[in-house]
Amino acid sequence: MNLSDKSRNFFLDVYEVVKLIPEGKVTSYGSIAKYLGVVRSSRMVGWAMNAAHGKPEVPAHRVVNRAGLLTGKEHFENPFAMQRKLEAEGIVVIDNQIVNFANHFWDPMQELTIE
DNA sequence: CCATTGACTTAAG
DNA sequence: CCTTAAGCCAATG
Repeated sequence: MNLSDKSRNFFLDVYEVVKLIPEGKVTSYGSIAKYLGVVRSSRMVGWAMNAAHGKPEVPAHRVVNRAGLLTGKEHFENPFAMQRKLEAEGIVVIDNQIVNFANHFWDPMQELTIE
């Protein structure tokens, strides 16, 4: 790993945003990408999450896809870890789908930026 | 170095 | 409403 690579910068930005997600809240890859100015690169956010493995400071379980589906749960240590963590924060998950997703949605664009 | 893939999203048919 | 296509870019073979 070359920390000198500028690509690391993007990952770090993703980590910072994810770390700012309040407990009991979730957001989407696209929203984070949009906040970082790379709307079309939502995949890279997911890739950043993959690199975020082993980082307890990065609650990757609070990041889901646009529909509120736990698409990345299979990439966790075990497929149940993600849902378990969300439920521990008061989020109800049924069939990999976050119930009342809109109510738990946290948009960095709306919460961090603006004005 | 080229081809394929992927924790996504939007648009079009 | 469901299926394809395309755009994005890093990582992997």
